[in-house]
Amino acid sequence: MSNNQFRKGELYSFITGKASIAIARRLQKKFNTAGLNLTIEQWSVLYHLWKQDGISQQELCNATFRDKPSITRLVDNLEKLQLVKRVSSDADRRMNLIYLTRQAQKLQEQSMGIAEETLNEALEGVPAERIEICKEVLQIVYDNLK
Amino acid sequence: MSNNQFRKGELYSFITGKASIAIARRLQKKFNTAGLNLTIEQWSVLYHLWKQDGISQQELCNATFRDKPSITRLVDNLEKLQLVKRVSSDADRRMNLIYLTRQAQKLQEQSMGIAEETLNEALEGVPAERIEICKEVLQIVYDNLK
DNA sequence: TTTGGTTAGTTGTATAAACAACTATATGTC
DNA sequence: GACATATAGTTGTTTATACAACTAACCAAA
Repeated sequence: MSNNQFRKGELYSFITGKASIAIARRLQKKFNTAGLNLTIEQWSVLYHLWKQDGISQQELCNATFRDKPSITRLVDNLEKLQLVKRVSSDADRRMNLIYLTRQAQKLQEQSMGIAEETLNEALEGVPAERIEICKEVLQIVYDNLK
Repeated sequence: MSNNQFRKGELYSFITGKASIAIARRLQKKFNTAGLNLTIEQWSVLYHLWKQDGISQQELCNATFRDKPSITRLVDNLEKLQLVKRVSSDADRRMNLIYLTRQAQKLQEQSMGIAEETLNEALEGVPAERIEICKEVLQIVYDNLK
């Protein structure tokens, strides 16, 4: 069954992820305004470390859907900002375990608050059950393609 | 009304646009496999020129949600690939009008077919009315933030 | 213990995005 | 017409992504 649900302009929006780009831009602006010297991509790495500290770069790749070079460089930059530290694993010396610094721990609450605020602005006026359906559809899309 | 519809992991997916990244990657792979030497970003510019040829770089900015430097460089690269030509406007000599070459015109049918195919794969198993709701929610998100 | 394959991470290169600063042209007002 | 201001596009810089090629460490089988 081919489902040609998309008129041309809508096809374009879906492929380009217009909505998520708008969310990311708004979040970045809020970070800047708040004086958080952090890119969204860097934040997304910290996000997973706040959930579980001391995971490997490979685990960060899986969690953030990025390839290894991308994580290498994001960790490079986070290290320069003194927000994380690479510690090579005793158990497997190929692995780097990535640990948050004190400074990064302090950023969690504020930045997560800003992220929630941004999502609330994005979804203002959308009934909960429609948000739920949207989330489910996007999850299926991801599962279909992964 | 604050709508905290998001458990943490879902917040992350929404912000990062996991689904649209997956769509873009799949589309890029299909382009590569088909021997189309084209990035998704370049395709997105051609997309608007296929709808209307000879528009200005500024109009391309508005259509693609990119800033002026981004379009300058995308047009640079498309010109190197001999897919578009800059023609400075007679009416307003500040403006470049961007025209498709023969070669670019030939790419329309094939690449649009691949894009539709990709979306059909992405949305496989999702009922039409749920797709409709999802599109509407994403449009509201965009309108809320723009 | 050696060999061969796998996994973790890095480096090189090309493309792209965001922001700031810039040039050139146009336009509206006096 | 001259000046201030706005608009179209370019260039420089930093950050990020994707892919390929690479090194180092691990592991399993002979």
